[in-house]
Amino acid sequence: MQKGSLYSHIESKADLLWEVAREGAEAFHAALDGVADDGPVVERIRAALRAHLRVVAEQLDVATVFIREWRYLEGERRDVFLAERRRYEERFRSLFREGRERGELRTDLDDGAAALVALSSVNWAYTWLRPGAKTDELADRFTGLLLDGMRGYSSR
Amino acid sequence: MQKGSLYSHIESKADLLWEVAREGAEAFHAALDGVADDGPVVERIRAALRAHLRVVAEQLDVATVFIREWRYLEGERRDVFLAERRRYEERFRSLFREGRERGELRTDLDDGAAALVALSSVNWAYTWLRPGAKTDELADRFTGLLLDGMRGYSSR
DNA sequence: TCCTGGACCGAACGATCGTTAGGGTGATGG
DNA sequence: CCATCACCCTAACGATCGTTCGGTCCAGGA
Repeated sequence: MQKGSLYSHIESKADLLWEVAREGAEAFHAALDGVADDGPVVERIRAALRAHLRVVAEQLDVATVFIREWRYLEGERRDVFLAERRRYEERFRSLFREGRERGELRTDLDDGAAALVALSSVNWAYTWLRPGAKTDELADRFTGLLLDGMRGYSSR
Repeated sequence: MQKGSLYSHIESKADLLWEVAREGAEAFHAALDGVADDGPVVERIRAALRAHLRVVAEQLDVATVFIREWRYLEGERRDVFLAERRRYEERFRSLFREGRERGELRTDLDDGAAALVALSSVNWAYTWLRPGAKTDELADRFTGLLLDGMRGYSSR
């Protein structure tokens, strides 16, 4: 297809970015929806990281916009997108909060930092992940490290 | 300054990118050089994360290239840069390896994953960090979380 | 059968980008 | 006092980008 032909499908480049950004938000939220909302928090965290990395690996185009290119959205669209993005992060955070409140995670856990580090790991993975990588195993390595830490042994 | 005037200082845009990329590598390696090479590994990890985040906050331009824009380097320069970058990551990894070997960290620690998650946190921070943030405190929150994990309590 | 509408092409537009060339300024040192 | 040099400007170039427009091709419905 020639570049001009694209314009029988879209109105403008900005519109296209907006569409893909919404697709991205939808994909990541849908992936999180697939995570059970009961059962051991630890397993739900593992499932959430797996789900996120799976979207990155299987829908690289929309993931690119959701993770990086959204910054070029303008005006109200930017705000709407950012709200959707913050909601996504909040869903992760509430996972950690729930784990703390239930006593399945440390009672002094900083759930904000926890969500930040977890999402940093999977978002940064976007940077270097090669198509065809075993994302579930990678997610599990992240989960293991984040849960039990590097020092000493857990009280599991 | 007008865009044309720039060319009395540089040869080409690619040359400028290459210069800044090297400055970036130098800045991050120099920051790591400031971390003691003996003493408790835990404290050295904390210092390394602090050092990295400090470069991000105080030299945002070179950090941008070191973290993100290096991908537009071409040919041999790209290879040279990538070697320097891998060496940087390796310096982090060897910190964790040493901690494991000395028994200051878990003996079953996956030091590759540990370095990856630690660097993911600070590199992703580049994305959202606002100038004027308290980077040392942020680095310490990362350190605490990574060392002790989210589950149970450390054997500290 | 013809008509319509959608998908794509080809060519062109204005704007921006990386770069070059030529010229002007002002401080410095012989 | 003048030559030099670093530094910056203005103007223009070719290339690329986002977009428009007129036209061609083809499938489906009337």
